[in-house]
Amino acid sequence: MGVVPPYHHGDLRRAVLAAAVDAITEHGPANVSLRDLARRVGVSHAGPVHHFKDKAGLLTALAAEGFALLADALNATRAETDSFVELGVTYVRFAVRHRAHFEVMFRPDLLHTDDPVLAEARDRAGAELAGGVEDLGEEKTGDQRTAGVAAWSIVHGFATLWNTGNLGASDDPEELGHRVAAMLFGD
Amino acid sequence: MGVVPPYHHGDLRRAVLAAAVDAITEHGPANVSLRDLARRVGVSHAGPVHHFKDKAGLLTALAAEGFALLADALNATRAETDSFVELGVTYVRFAVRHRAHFEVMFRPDLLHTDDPVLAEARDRAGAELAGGVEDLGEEKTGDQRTAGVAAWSIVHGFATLWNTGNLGASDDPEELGHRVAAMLFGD
DNA sequence: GCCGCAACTTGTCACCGACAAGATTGCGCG
DNA sequence: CGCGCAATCTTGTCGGTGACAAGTTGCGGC
Repeated sequence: MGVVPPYHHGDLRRAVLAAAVDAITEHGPANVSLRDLARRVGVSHAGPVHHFKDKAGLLTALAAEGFALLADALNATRAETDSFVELGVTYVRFAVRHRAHFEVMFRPDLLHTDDPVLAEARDRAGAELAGGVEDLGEEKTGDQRTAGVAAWSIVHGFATLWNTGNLGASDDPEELGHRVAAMLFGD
Repeated sequence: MGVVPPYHHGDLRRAVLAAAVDAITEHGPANVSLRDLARRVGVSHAGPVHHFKDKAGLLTALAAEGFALLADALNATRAETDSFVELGVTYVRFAVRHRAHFEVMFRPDLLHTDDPVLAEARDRAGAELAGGVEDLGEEKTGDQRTAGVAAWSIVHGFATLWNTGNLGASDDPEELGHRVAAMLFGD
């Protein structure tokens, strides 16, 4: 009885990623150490290295996981509405709820930016976003590429500013995010 | 002849800040070490500490310098035009040209966020931005606060995405930034 | 001209990332 | 059933780093 720790820890990779999420949420991505994660998970200091090769490797895996989650979330809301504003709210919601992932996804100096798994997930999220703009229709957007960049910019900027504490903590981010996104194309 | 290094290095503080800009531009803010900066400047490993107390202290000083530069730039363009789009382009231009400063200004995990010098510079930049939105007039913006957040979001998001390499390197950032900013309120 | 004090140096400690080499165990294959 | 192999994890170590403590140097004010 009682779960005997499945030897070799069983699922170290997952455990370390989860610990990294906690650590980043607490102290920010700059102040995470592999050794601390190993301690949190109850494993020797070199344990995590075997799964991620590198500190950057760990963060790259986290970032890829983040882009995959984001792509799924965007895809899901596109399935239930064609409102661009809702898509923007989904982006903001992701950034706020998965703050640790989000903070690592746009830090090339912390990642192996050419990792193929990362690239695949990133492209998938990008495609969902681009598809959402396409659905808006050209009469509302003018040039599609510019509109896509503008859309991404406004939701990304809002999410970043919110997460860095630059918008005050008083409001509900999703509600304010909704109003902000609505200013771009109307709703 | 030749300038004999003014003893005690003369102006270590400035020199270290300049070296930090170079180092961050080269390797990103995550991979900067005080000891490397000391070496670049030709000073013992503990030299910089005396001026900044901390690694975070150094980056805080850099961030404050960045906000001051940004506030000045915004102020200058507000003096010569009342176009909101131009103000946005100034924001983008600052982020691209002073990339090292910009990358550090929105990373609370690297800074002493309560530093009074930092706070003062940040507030000054914020006020310039808010003033620019105010100049737009209420009939164009609707709610001023929402409009201000939207304006900040779109230019900040664009600058961030550009600097992180997410928009492709093909275009001219100021030109594309202009078109993006123009989508918010028209020009 | 000397003295106090700020600017810098030297030395040290704990921690970290990376690497190498060894131990443990589950699993495939016979 | 059991043997050996490979993946997983551990132990040990190295150079580099941030923080701190204690000295040294020389500028500026009296």
